[in-house]
Amino acid sequence: MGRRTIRNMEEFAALIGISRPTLSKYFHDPDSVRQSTRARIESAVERYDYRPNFFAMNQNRKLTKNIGIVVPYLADPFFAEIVRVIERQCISAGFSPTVFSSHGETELENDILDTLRSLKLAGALLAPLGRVSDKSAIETFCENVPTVLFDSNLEGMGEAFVGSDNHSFVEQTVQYLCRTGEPPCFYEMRNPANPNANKRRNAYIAVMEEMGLEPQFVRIDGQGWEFEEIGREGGLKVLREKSLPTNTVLCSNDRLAIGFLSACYENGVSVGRGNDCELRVASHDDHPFSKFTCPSLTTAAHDYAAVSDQAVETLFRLIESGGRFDTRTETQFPARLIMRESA
Amino acid sequence: MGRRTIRNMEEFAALIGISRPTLSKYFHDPDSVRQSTRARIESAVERYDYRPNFFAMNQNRKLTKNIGIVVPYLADPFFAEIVRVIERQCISAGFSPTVFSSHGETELENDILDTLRSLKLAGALLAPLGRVSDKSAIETFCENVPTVLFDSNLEGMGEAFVGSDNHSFVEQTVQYLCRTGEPPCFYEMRNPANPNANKRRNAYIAVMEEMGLEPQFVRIDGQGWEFEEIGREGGLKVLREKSLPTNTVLCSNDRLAIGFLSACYENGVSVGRGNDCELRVASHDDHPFSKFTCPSLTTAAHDYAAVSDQAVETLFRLIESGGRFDTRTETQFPARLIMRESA
DNA sequence: AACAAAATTTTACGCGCGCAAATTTTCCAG
DNA sequence: CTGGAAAATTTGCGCGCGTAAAATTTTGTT
Repeated sequence: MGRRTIRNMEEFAALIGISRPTLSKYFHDPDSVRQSTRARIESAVERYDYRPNFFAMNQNRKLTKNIGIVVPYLADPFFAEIVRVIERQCISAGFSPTVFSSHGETELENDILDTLRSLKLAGALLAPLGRVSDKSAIETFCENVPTVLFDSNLEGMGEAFVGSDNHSFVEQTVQYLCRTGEPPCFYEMRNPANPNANKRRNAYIAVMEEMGLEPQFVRIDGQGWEFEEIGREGGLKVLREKSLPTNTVLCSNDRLAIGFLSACYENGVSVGRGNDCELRVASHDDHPFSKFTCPSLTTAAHDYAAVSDQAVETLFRLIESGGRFDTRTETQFPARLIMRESA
Repeated sequence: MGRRTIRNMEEFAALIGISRPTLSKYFHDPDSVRQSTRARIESAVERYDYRPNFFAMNQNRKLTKNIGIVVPYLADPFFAEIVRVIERQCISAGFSPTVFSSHGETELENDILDTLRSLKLAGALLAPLGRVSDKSAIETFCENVPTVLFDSNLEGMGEAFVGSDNHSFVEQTVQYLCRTGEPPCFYEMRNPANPNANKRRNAYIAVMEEMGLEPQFVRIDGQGWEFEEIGREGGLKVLREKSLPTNTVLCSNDRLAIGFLSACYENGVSVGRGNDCELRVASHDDHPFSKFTCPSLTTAAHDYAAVSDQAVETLFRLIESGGRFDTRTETQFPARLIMRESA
């Protein structure tokens, strides 16, 4: 609707009949100007469709309202879902989140961190790749940008860590499975990239030994992030070779379990907790699709809401504290057992 | 490892012993400076870990190398997957892609477009919300930013459209199902947000009538983007009421089908193409998880590679053409039938 | 060794806005 | 009506880099 296009804030201010610094102040915080002035500005913004230049705006600002969100693999529904929630919370709080995915690659993660560093972020929420992360690159990043780690913890990096308590996941599933049937073997990738996988393995060993039982592993081959396919191939193999040591399988994560269940179905192996079933399968994560597997998957759920709330809230506190905490805190939320049909 | 931190390009240039404009030229295109100069610069970049200020860089540039990617719902694995591929291609071509998700909300889509407009994008790849998109907002955006639409077509908007041919999807599934058994009914949401859903419905009607068959619909209620849950609830309802008009169900998309299959499993309804099965189920999209459903899902697949390749390639051509095409082109790739176990 | 072409340097200006200090105007209560 | 605080304005500088034109150096060729 604007008669002509506005070049800059100077012109726009003149058009409204106020000074540029006042306008600048308005864009920085609409409540910092008088109500009548604000109304005039806002009606003019409507009419002329003016927006301040993003780059000029951020160039001289001490601190921007930009937040960087980095996850290892955005095509994983688990991360997609948690990012979805976190993004919304940042927007609600008046920040501008930007999402990046490392696509499972160390080099890309480093590139993203480099890009982010030049963005004068107010803060960053970083879920690192884990084992394949370039530790020194992440350390350098955290020194330059107020960062809260989530999902995967890297010893001492960032101002805080928020995630789930892997021990709690495994403890609940193992105890439940032992209480209701044969003790489970642990189905996992031989070389998992994610540090959470190692923690789950260790938790499994600890819980089993505590109960006086011997840990048993089914380790499958595979690289990359296509966990369903890896879980399926591994499942087809162990079913063909009949090498499962027990009738109860505890998968390290839901994506592996989804693949494993598909292998069971294909081989006509009945899964469930009924007496007529050959196998019980449980897992961890409460993946968005675990409700729709056949049978539906018994799993230990992340407290998605608590993790994302806490991560975001911690970051906001960090930003308000000027980017540094006195002591690094680690928050880990316990899991919640979701009993469905598979075990 | 730098002794001190470099403030700006001036300082950095002095440190290397070259002029600032040469350095600027290098960052714009490393091949535009002499080989020996380039080597000196690059070794210094390593040593001092200097990066030009992102905001100052983009402020006066005529054209940036930034590309905006917008999808309606990033937590949908279909979009997550296609974004993953597109993002990589942009990076390989030397661009800086930034991904945004509209989270299924009109208002958020508009906000994103506003943000993007102030980013001086070289170009944008936009998959609009569809029915709930603010058409005028999208039109304004496309007038200001070189845009290629993908996935959902909006009449006349953007410089080009790249997507899949919905008619081809439905034609192949319907013909296959009719050839091998009872004609399918069409299982869909009553009020789908995505325009592709309407096109699939119309294609179903057309193909059925062409074969002299009467189209039959199963329309289920539900709002939002949780298609699996909607498909499941709808499935439980029709199975309870025994209101399926045929023994063959063609779902509008895979996510509905995933929910429907889960409802079938729960009700003990056997799905598959065997003689002992009660129901056949097929669908469209070749969702990343459709291979792992039980039974695995027979579906019409997007040519993911072709769509993303073509979308990206079209955008690059558009950018090189200065942001405008003489005529708006629409490219639609045919589907490929993937026969699995469900039908 | 001379010379044209390519690369680099010098010089100079501008982008659009942040920000700070001092001044003026506006507002509300007494 | 008046005083004082809050809000708005004026003034002016600076950010870090893009970019253009002209002058200079380097490079490769005959």
